[in-house]
Amino acid sequence: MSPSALPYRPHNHDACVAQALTEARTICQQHNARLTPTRERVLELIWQSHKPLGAYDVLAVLAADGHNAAPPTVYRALDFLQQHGLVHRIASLNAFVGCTHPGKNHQGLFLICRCCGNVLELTAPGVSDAVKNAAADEAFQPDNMTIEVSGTCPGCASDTAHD
Amino acid sequence: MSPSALPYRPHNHDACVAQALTEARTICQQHNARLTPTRERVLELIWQSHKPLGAYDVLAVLAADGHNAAPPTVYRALDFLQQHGLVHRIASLNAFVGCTHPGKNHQGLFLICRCCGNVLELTAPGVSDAVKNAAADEAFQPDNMTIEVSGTCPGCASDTAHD
DNA sequence: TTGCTAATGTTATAATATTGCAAATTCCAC
DNA sequence: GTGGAATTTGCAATATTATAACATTAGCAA
Repeated sequence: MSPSALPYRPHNHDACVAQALTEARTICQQHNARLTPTRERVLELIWQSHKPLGAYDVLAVLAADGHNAAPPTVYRALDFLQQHGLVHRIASLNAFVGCTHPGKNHQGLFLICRCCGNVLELTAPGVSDAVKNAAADEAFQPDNMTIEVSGTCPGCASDTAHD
Repeated sequence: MSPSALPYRPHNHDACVAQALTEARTICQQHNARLTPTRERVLELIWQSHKPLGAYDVLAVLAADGHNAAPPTVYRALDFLQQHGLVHRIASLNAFVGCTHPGKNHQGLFLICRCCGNVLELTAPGVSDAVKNAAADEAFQPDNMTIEVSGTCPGCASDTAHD
């Protein structure tokens, strides 16, 4: 079997976060958008792991930071980050993950592990094309697609196999 | 262009509802499950149109019926109906639609019109296969997939074209 | 400075969903 | 039909997720 994809594999996660922040700065500059301290902090928190984080989890950390934030603060930051393609909302979990392909124009497909909670974002052209075809068959003009698959990741599958 | 799919086309919707209820009774019998009056009424309400209905919308109608229901009543009925494949939850809308292919084992794809709100459920083998392949490439074992496409349905597209 | 726009703070509340326990109903073996 | 188990429902409280509305502040250009 090929090596597991990033979230399922031990890795220096600080590097993930650092890279995400660097890319975010670049992208915001290109978009003439302001990556303010709050927005940057929220992005950093979302990137704490490859598990989706709820808006109220973010809020709790901000509170622990000493930042006296209310829900709109978090939702606004998340909206901003989504608009610039830096985070994705996982509709089936009401939670947010860092985008692993920021910048590229894409409609992601998310593989969500029921067991460990990690999410792997894929760019799956075959899937988007199949969806576009299905929509076209119905003369439907797609403009946004939510594709979320829950199941068991390779790591968790091999763990339970040992039991 | 081929005739529009059901939700987008004028039709005798009472027949949709009646058929859905009949099929539901059959399926519940086969499953040895009890389609109680509340459950049946909720299913009927969900089928009032091809637009997804929120749990609290259902609740409001039950209240208007004189049924003194609380949220758990509705959520329990909806859970039951989902378990038996009679309704689907649309994650991106937090709402529910009647299943148009009950009985068949399927993972639907939903085309959600932003304009009229109607939802068309498709069984798109090409899409599920593409998703399965993408998952398999990552050694991920899918067990449930959420595929929701929002956009413009043929009816709404031709309406706005006339403006 | 002044004035404009974008961003944030603040309070309140809306919308969606679940928990836990008690009461009633239904099913089924006897 | 009767008793007991299992399922379903009623009900109160509360948890979780998200937005509205309006005041304030920060950034920046003329």
